[in-house]
Order: sequence, then structure tokens, then C-alpha cells
Amino acid sequence: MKRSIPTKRTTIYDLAELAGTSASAVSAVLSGNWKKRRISAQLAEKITRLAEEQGYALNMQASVLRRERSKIIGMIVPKYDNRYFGSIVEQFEAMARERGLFPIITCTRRDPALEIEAARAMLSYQVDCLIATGATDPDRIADICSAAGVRAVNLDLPGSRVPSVISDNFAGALELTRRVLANCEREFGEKAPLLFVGGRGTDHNTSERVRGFRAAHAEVGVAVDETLVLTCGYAPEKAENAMKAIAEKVGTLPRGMFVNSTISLEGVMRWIRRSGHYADRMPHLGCFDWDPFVAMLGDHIEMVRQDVPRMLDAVFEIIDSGASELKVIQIPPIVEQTG
Amino acid sequence: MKRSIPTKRTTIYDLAELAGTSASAVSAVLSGNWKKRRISAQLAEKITRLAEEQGYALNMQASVLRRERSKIIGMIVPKYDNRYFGSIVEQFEAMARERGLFPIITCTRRDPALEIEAARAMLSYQVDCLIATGATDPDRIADICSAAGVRAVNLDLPGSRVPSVISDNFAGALELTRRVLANCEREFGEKAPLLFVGGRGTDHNTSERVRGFRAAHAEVGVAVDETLVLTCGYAPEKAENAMKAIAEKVGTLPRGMFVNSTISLEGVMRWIRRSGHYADRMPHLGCFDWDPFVAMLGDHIEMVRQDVPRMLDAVFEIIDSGASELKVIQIPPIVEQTG
DNA sequence: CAATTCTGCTTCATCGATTGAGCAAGCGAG
DNA sequence: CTCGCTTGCTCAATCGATGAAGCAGAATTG
Repeated sequence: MKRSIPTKRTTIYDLAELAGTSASAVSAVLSGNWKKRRISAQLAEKITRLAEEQGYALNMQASVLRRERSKIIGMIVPKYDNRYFGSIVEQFEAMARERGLFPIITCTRRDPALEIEAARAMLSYQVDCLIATGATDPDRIADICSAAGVRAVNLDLPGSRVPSVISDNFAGALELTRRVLANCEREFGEKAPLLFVGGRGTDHNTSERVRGFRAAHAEVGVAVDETLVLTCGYAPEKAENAMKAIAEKVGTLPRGMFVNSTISLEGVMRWIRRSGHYADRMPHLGCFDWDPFVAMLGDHIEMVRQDVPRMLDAVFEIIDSGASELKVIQIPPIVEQTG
Repeated sequence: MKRSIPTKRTTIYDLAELAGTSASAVSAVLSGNWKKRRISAQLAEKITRLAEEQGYALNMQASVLRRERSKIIGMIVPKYDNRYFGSIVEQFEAMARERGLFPIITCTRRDPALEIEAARAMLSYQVDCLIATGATDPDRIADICSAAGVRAVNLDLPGSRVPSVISDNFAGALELTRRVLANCEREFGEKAPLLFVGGRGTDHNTSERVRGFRAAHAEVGVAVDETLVLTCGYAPEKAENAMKAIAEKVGTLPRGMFVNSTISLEGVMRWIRRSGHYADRMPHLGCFDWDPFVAMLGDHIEMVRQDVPRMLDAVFEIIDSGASELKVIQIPPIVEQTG
């Protein structure tokens, strides 16, 4: 039976009338604290049954309006196009639900203006807490939250106003670079500086990874070639263009490189195939981030996988404990087995 | 200046007091229909300025409670671990925002119970419309929505209660199978039935793809080997186990196969590498779904990419037009160039 | 048997925004 | 000068759920 006029939703008043009781009794029963409110088990059962029969669903807007806390938790995330952010979002949702929180997520496409707009929208929806993942300006978001009295946590990229949970980018990049350098030396018998490509020079993660990159070079006594550090942005096209430009500039490229995220790797690989530059022999690659198909691309690629479960455990520990000491928690990433 | 007591949020009443006017004037100004409500430009400007200064943010819970429509649009999605669903979600968010709608998304991890729970939760938050993407039981969701007077649309997997937008799975699978058959014949000089692996035998997409698979075999006069149709589920582990089992059972596997989604391909590739079964020569693969790194895995893989932009255009056309004729819109997928 | 406590409810204000109805002042027409 | 219209607002009800306060009647106590 279809109605063109949208079926009016059942409210606690409807149920109250049907049960011959008051709305507040219905509310008490359905919100589970009928013992506290001294409602008889008999009436409780009757109301519960009626609610079931009538297909009653709580109006959260009304409920949240009245309550002190909304139990809504927000997250902003840059993209959904890679395994890293995908697993962050999936895990976040699961953990939020476990805690009886309602997760809302917004993808900002790495657009700073959209980030701010999204944060404001979430505050309008009365989130109790906001996780800013990979935000370009985490402090701006933290300020907006603070003005509204809402807790915030940074994930992936750190800020200076609220606690942050990030990967240990330095350690991960150090180890990754070591491996690529070793692979190159093993195969080509020479110690030579690697190429670094991808990421934004201004973001904390990229600069820490560059630091790890430098440290690994220093360990083996190789000087980093500064013209080969290409922090051109994350997008595949940007990485592709950067490769093209550097190849034109320097003629011969190193036999090993550090790629800052799978998404940049996409562009790098595309360039390699299109240009035919490494047609004789594939270079040794190190990719900061993991993807199952990248792992199958060959034994010339090393990967570092960020430890998403541990990162989100840390995030929720901060949230659950209500802690707000200004600290940056660094989670060691996992160096993947090759092959 | 940090306060332990959360800063009380500014309301229209606060602004009214500051402006020496009434809350209703403030509401009229801030909701943009002050002309209709005959508020002077002068007062409007004053209120706007004050709102700015005080960092006023609308309380959506209150606003939605009062309004007829919430302008919230929900989507449930099975997973975030592949490009297909990732781009669906990203595009959905962007298109929703373009229309002044607030998107909320929930990932159900292919769990039927969670699907229902998620749908109910969204209704509690008063969504105006719900998109059920890849739902195991779309009709159940449609019924729940219908009871609440909420519009629903199916995406990716069709249902029988509300309009659906899906890929033309038959055509896509037909073309994909043709190509794999042709590739096999070219390389091995023989016409032989392919293996089909991945997906659920009960879902519409998988059965349509199997139908396309059969049709392509029929075209070249090859009989499908029924023991080689393995609709074992989507998860990588399931595909991996299915491969293992069939290899043990039949000894030698076909030199070509149809893999139903990148996520199943992950398991298939893993098995191929671990078992060493195709160590001499990689089989020709056809993958229903696209991934940039899969495309780089070699020239032995053909892919079909579902046309997400067109699919979402169709979804929003249904939503925008308010149409609710019971139809299934099939969008042709894109056969990717190999190499 | 009166006083007190306990049980099982109901009443009502409240959360913040929206909106139909209404009111007072100003202004022009007759 | 008065009637009627316009302008520019205010009032108050409303959305649905919540919970403090309160109120009968039953049960217990001294």
C-alpha cells in the first residue's frame, strides 16, 4: 500500500496515546532508564511492544537537541582513493559504533576551503568530537572547534592546538630509504643518491620523511642530491609531471627512488611506462604506504605500511580518556615483506 | 584562553538580545528569507555582522526538527577498500553538497545485519533520502524507508521496490570474456573454457556477469565448464581458497579467467604467486572493476571499469526529479585500454 | 491510626529554530 | 481627519524528546 503523502512518523506522543499513558513514560521506557524513573515492568513491556508494532523510530534531531551530548563524532578525510585512508575510515566507523557513537565523515579532496566548510558543517550538526585527518590546516580546525567547545584530535598530520596521532614518518622513511639504497647497491654495485618524489614540502609528514631520507643517505656516506627532492604534491598527475620535468633537466635519473604515497606512485609508474625511461631495468622503489597490487608489481618495490589499527586505537584512547594534553603520538609504521 | 567548561554556543536568542531585536527577526535574516519577512536591510546587516562577530553557527538539530525536510541524504556502502566504492562515495559527497544536501555515509562491511541497523540509524537522523549501495537485501531497506516515508534508491545492486541504478553487467562481462577468450586463443591457439571466480551466486550482478560469461563462450562455440564457475564471495581470502580448492580438484587450470572485482583479484593473484601454479606463463585475466595498479600488473589483464560518474548522475536525476517509477537503469561500463 | 515512605505515574519547561498571525507606526488617498 | 495599505517588526505555537518536580494512592512504621 503506497501513499503519496509521506507516512507521518510515529512519535512518543502517538505511543503514549495508544498505551493510555504519558509521553514521558514512553520516553523513559524507550531510552532504557525506566527503572530509574520508576515505571512498572508491566507498562514498560506494553510500551515496548507497541513501539515494536508501530515501527517507532527515535527522532535523533529532537533527542540530540534536548540532550547535553550528541554522541555524534565527525571525521574529515582528504580522499577515499587509497587503502590508507580507506582503512582509516572503515576502522573509525567500526570503533565509533562500538562506543555507541554515530560517525559522520566528510571527504575534503585536499581542498583547504572545503576542510573549513566541512568542519563548520559538522559543528552545526553538534558533533561531540572531530577528528581532522590529513588536514592542511589542522590548527584552524582546532580553533573553530575550540570556539564551539568541541574536542578535536588530529590524525595523520599533526597540529599544535590539540593532540595528534601520526605515523613515525622519520623512522619509516629511514628504514625504507635504507632498503632502497641497499637494493641499489646490491644490484648496481654503486652507492648513489636516490630520487624523492611526492608530497608537499610544507607538510610535517613529508618533511619528516625527507629527513629520514637524508639520514639514511648520511648513514652510508652518500650526499643527497637536492635537485632530486621533488615534493610536488600528492596527486598522480603532479608526480608524473615532476618526473617528466626532472628527466628533461638531468638526463639520467637515479636507479632508485623514494615515493611519498601510493597515490604519487600511480603517477610515477605511469610516467615510467609512458616515457620508457627505465625500459632496460626497473629502478628500485620505496613507497611510503601500502597497496596489495603495488606489492605484486615486482620485487623492486619496498613498502612501508602505516599502522592504522594502532593509530585509531591511540585516537580513541585520547577520546575515551578525555585527555587533552598537547602531545603528538607517533606510531611506528610496518615495513612490509617484499615478494 | 582555554576554558574547562565548554563554551556555551551562541543562539539566535543571544544575537537577538545583542541586536535589541527578536529571535524571529534573527532567524529570518540568517536563513536568508528576510526579504520575504520584511526585515529592513539595515537590521539585516546588523544581525549578519553580529552573527559573524560572535561566531554564530546554526544548530542543525533544532533547525531540522522544525523544518519539513532535513536536507540530509544518506548512503550505505559495503566497503572502502577499492577504487569503485571509493569513487562512488567521493562523487556522491560532492554531488550532494552541490545540491545543498548534507551527506552521511555508512560502511556496512557487507554485513546484512549492519546494513539494516545502519539504515535505521539514518532514518533516526531524519534523512530525506537513502541510497543503498551494493546492499545484500535492498528490498528490506526499501521497506524500512517506505514505512518512514523516506525515498530510497538502489545503486550497484538492484532491488524491486525502488528505482535502481546499476552497471550493465551483462554487456560488460560479455565484452570482457570475449577479450580474454580472444587473448587465450591468440597466445595458445586453442579455444577453451575460462574460469569464473568471485562474487556471490545469489546477487544480481554476479549472475548477470555469469550470463555474459556464458554468452561469450557460446559466441565462439565453447562450452562453459560448470565446475569452473566459482562464485565464492568477494573477499580475497574466499577467492584464494576457491582457487586452491579447484586446483586440487582438477589438476590443471584454464589459461584464462574472469575475476569478479578487484577485491577478488587480490586473492587470485596471491594464490597464483604462492602456489606457483602458473609459474611458466601467466594466465590471461579479465577483471570486472578497475584499479590503476592492476592495470600496471601486465598486459595479460583486461579490465572493465564501471562508469561511476554516469551512475551517480542517474541516481541524482532520480532524486532531483522526484521520480519513483520502478525502473532499473543500466549504465554501460567502460572497457579499459590495455597496456 | 496518623505519619512517613515508597511506588508509579503525570505535568510542564526546555533544547534552538521556524513561521503563521498579528500589531503598531507611517503614509497616501479621499 | 479618517480609512486603508504598506512597512517592519514581535508573539507565540510548534517540531519530538527529555527529565526535574510534583502528586496521588498504597504500603510501611511507630
